[in-house]
Amino acid sequence: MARTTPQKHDEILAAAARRFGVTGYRGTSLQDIASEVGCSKAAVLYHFANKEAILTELMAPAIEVLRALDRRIAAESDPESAQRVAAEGFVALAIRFRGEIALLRGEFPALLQQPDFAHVQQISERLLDALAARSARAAARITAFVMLAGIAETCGEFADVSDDELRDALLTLLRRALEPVH
Amino acid sequence: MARTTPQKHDEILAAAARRFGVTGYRGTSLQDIASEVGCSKAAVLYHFANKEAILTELMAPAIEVLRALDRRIAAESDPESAQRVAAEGFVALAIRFRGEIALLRGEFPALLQQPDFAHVQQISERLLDALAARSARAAARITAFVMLAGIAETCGEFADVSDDELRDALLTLLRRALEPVH
DNA sequence: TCAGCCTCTGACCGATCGGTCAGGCATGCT
DNA sequence: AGCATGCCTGACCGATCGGTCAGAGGCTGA
Repeated sequence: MARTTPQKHDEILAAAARRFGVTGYRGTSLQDIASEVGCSKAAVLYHFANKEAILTELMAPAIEVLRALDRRIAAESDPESAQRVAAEGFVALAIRFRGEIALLRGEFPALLQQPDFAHVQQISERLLDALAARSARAAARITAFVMLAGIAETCGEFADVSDDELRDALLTLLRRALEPVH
Repeated sequence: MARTTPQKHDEILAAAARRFGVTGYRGTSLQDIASEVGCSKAAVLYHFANKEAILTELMAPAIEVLRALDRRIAAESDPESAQRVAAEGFVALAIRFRGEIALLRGEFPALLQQPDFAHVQQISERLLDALAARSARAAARITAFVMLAGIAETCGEFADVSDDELRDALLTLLRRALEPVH
C-alpha cells in the first residue's frame, strides 16, 4: 500500500483506533470511522486498501514485538528458561501495547482467523507451549491457556491502573500460577 | 413465548447450538440455522420470536445456575468463605456448562451488552468482588479478573480433556493463584 | 494558460442481515 | 362438507455492510 499524505493517513488511523476501542473491530463500520474523521467513507478507502488494512497497520508494531519474543523463546534450549522468557516477555508486551489490546477486546478468536493474522495464531501456540514449560500434561497446558487468555483480556480493562502496578500484579500472579518444571 | 411443537422447537435449538459453536453467535445467520435444520428461515422465526430469543433459551439453564451461585455468595458473611464459594462454584459452573460457554467463545463482552443479559454483567462484577476476597487492592482485582476471563475462555477449548481432569486443573490453579485474605 | 496529478466526494453496487406477511396445505373437530 | 387451527413456505422489506467509480476541484510545474 503506497503511503499517502501522512497527516490524513494517521488521522484516520487514530480515529479508527478510537472507534475500535469503543465498539470493537467488527462493530465499527467504515462509515463510523469516516464520521469520526469528518470525511467521506470513500476518502477512508482512498488512504487504505480496505478495512482490514487499517487494523493490520494499527497492530503492526505489537505484532513485530510479538514475533521478536517468539524468536527469543525459540532460542532458549531448556524449558525452564523458555518459560521465564515467555512469561516476562508476554507481560511486558501486554503492558506496552495495552491500548492496542483493548481495541480488540473479546475479538481475538475471530481476528486470529483472518488471513493477515494467521501466523499470530501459530506464535500464540508456541507461546502457550513455552508457558507450559513445554510439557504435554493437560494441567500444565490448561494453566498456560488460562493465563494467556486471561492476561490478554485483562489488559484492556483496568485503564485506571498504572503500567507499573499492572505489570507487578501480573508477574506476581504468573509466578504463583505457573507450575514448576517437572 | 408460547411453546410450539416440542420436537421441532428443540431441533432448531440444537441446530443453533451447533452453528453457534462453529461460527459464533454473531457469525451465524438465521439462514444458517434454517439450512442446518432443513427448513426455511421463516420457520425458525415461527418457533422463536427473534434471533436473540434462541440464544436466551439456550443459555437459560446456565444463567439460572449462575444466579443461584450469586445468591450463595451473597449469603456468605466473611470474605474468605465467600472467596472459596465463588471459586468452587464458578469452576463447577464452567465445567457443567462448558458446551454452552464454548458457543460464546470470544463473544462475552458483546453479548453482555445485550438487554437480555444485562443482569449477568452485574453478577459477574459481584463474582469478581468475591474472588478478590472483597478487597479493593488493584492486585487482588487484577488477579480475580485474569482468572475469571481466563477460565471462561479456557472451558471452550480443551474439548478433549475430561470434566474431572479440567476441574482438578482449574481448582488447583485457582488455589495457587488467588491471594490469601489479608 | 494549460496539462496532469493528488485528494476527495456523492452516487451507486451487490450481498447479506434480521424480520414480516399473505397464503398454501394438512389435520381434525363439528 | 365445511371450517378453524397449526405449521410452514417463498417472496419481500428496509437497513447496513464493505467496496467501486466517474468526476469535481485544487495545486503544481511547464
